[in-house]
Amino acid sequence: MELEAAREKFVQSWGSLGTSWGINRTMAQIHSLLLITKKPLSAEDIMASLQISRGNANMNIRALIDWQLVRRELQAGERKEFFVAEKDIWEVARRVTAERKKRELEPILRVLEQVSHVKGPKDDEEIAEFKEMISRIQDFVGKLDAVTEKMTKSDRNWFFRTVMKLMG
Amino acid sequence: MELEAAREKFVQSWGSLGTSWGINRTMAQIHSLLLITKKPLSAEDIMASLQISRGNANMNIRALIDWQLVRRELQAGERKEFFVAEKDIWEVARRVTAERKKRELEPILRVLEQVSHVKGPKDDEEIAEFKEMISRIQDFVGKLDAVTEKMTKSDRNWFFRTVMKLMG
DNA sequence: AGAAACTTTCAATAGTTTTTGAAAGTAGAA
DNA sequence: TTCTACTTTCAAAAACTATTGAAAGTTTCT
Repeated sequence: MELEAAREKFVQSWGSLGTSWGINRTMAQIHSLLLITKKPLSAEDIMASLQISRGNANMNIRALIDWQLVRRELQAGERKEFFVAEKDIWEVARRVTAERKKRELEPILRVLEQVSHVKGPKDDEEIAEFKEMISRIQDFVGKLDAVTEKMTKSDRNWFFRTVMKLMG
Repeated sequence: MELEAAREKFVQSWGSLGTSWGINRTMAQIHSLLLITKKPLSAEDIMASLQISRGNANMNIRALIDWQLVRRELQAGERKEFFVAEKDIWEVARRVTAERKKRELEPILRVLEQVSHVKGPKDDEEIAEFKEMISRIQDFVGKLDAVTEKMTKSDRNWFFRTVMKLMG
């Protein structure tokens, strides 16, 4: 495979992977384009390379900056902004995890906490069963939340050591 | 909060959480309804409870069966089918992980493998950089894949011991 | 201040995914 | 075999999400 074809293929595939990760297609494509491009790209470069509109490019670049997966970089003597991706894949994973923890785990934990306080007669079978189920889910999601919290606070060595232990 | 309100709230929230997990809203709602309902429910029961059409119910119940999160259960003397959810939340996590590994990690690994064989002059800087990046991503996704593989093959004790170690 | 070089916004449009419900299919009972 | 009680399918509609591009906004330079 030629370099251009390989880049194209990677960008497209990373784009569809993103879709399953709460990251939209364009956002993931911009990210992957920046991942495999050493030098900073301008909005124009990205628009041309991915054949997307200015508005779309702008919106998704900002989303990537929001997720801390991309940062602005100014070039001496240039007025426009350039963008570079976080290249350390462990950092990328960490930031995606942090963002998803905030957007998904934390809200569901709040709901679980609320519904666990369901009121009613003490001897009601149904209430007891409901509480039991909610409490098991709370326990599980809570553990997941604690692990992701730990991960977002640790360095890459912790991660690799951990993975090695798990696989061993 | 009253039991009915709590159930409703849980079903709605689990529904929106599902959306971020490759599970559509209705599918996640049916799953959560079955999770908090001890007795098997028929398609009619599910339709009435979630106010959805027959087609929608049928389609998503089948998807849940496909993911092995729900199973059919026949009731003596009844001609229609009833459904119950897998109630062990660790099993649920394991099955969702197995399904996502298959749908997301495996395809991207295949693409990474392909694009890593990019051809061109040995001393081309760009090719070397591209290969380096792809290889780092391959390494990372490969580790993730190995961990999820291990998880889907292990029992719940492995999981809880592991989580405890990670959090400790 | 005014012009040029950019970036951001947003209403309209396009594209995708989900949902509906009526019709077709299937299987048990009589 | 025919009736009946169900399940499945699928084309059309609705709902949702992403994209465009022109206009408005901002910043920098002279």
